[in-house]
Amino acid sequence: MIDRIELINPEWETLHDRHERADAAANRALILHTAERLFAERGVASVNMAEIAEAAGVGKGTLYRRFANKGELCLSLMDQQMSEFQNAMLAKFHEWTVSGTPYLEQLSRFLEALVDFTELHCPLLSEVAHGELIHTRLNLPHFWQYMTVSALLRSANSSGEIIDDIDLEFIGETLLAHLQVDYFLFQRRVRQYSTARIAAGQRMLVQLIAT
Amino acid sequence: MIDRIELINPEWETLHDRHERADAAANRALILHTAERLFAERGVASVNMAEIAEAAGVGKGTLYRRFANKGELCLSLMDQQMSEFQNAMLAKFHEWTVSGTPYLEQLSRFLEALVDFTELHCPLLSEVAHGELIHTRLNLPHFWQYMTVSALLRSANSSGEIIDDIDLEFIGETLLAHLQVDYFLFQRRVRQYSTARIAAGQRMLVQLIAT
DNA sequence: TACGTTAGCGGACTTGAGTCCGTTTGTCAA
DNA sequence: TTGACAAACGGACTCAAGTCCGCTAACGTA
Repeated sequence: MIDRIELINPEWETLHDRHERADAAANRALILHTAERLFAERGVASVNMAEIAEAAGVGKGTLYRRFANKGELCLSLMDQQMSEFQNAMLAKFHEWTVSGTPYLEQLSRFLEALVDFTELHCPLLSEVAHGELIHTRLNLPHFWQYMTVSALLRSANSSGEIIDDIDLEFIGETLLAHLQVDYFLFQRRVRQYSTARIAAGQRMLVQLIAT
Repeated sequence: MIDRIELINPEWETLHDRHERADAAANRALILHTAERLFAERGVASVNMAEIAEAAGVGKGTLYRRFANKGELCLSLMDQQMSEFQNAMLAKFHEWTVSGTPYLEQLSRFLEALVDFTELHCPLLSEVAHGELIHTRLNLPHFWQYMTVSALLRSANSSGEIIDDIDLEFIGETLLAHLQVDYFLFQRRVRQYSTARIAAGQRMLVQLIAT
């Protein structure tokens, strides 16, 4: 069930890449490298689209043809690391399932890894979230996170690990709510929660629905 | 304990109002009424600050002197209704406590009311959230919501209504996470949850920590 | 009532996002 | 190889947010 998640990213990828002209592909790579460099030098937030275009030596129109907004650009920059994370998690799920680790425990570990992932990619994720306008179209990072959480919850439920009368979908959203970048940053910066505390909180929530 | 929440708003209010010149006060009222009318006519999102200034017959500088951004203006527009809501809830808390309603039950009811409040004021709350940049400075609506939830949780805990080893602060944030406008809109519009389902979900979460 | 102080006023200006459209160029078929 | 045409390019342009600063007028004091 969980192995199907792997398909999500590639499908989305080909949607954009089908039949891209050579110069276009070259520009895409050029823009990505340039953006990565500028972001590393001066931080994601303080680099604007015009600068990226100029530094890459392309027009703004070209930049926007490749990436509809800064969020999409940032998403592309995270793409590889996101795939690696996904694959690493899938491998672990397999391993854990084989060794009989309960699904809820797998869920807790997944969420723990996700907290670190979110912490690491905060600036990029923030741009993604603001660019995609979360409630307008669906947000890719959140989508695969939800698919995973949802699958684990359903597996756990089928295995009798979860108490009765639980709205699993709602609980899935609850668990991920803490990882929405803006809310995550609020917890980290304003509330001053450590990542460990957030991860522990998630684990506590998961324990609450365990039989 | 809970009755102190009432103080939050007035304090914040006087911070701005101390010694406001008569023409300034008149402009403030004029701007608020104009904005309210334009918002009602064409929706909050599609009215911009320049239009509000023009319609009110004041310069942009004046508008921005009164309200640092659209969010602050929207917050002012909600101010009265927010106070009324707060006062109504405080009255109910008193009544419920007198009649022996458990604090956790009060919490569930509060959250249920909050779901409706959020639904009703979505457009304004959305502007407030985007204007205040949630993780930069603290967000007023969220602040008093958290104070209330937090107070109820602590009261419930003191009364032995809550199981041991719970991170109450974290749970408080969890409960409110679903009410962050952007996430709320995501649940409503993308996930298509009804307000009833969200309220039921909150109630379920609260039940999970009950003894 | 006259005056000086200082908050308030207004609109031109800056900044950044994102669009438009005339020009250029890669690609594929003949 | 050539040529037509769709795709890609680039930068000027639009639109909205938010700032700046010289001018105006309210208010408190004498």
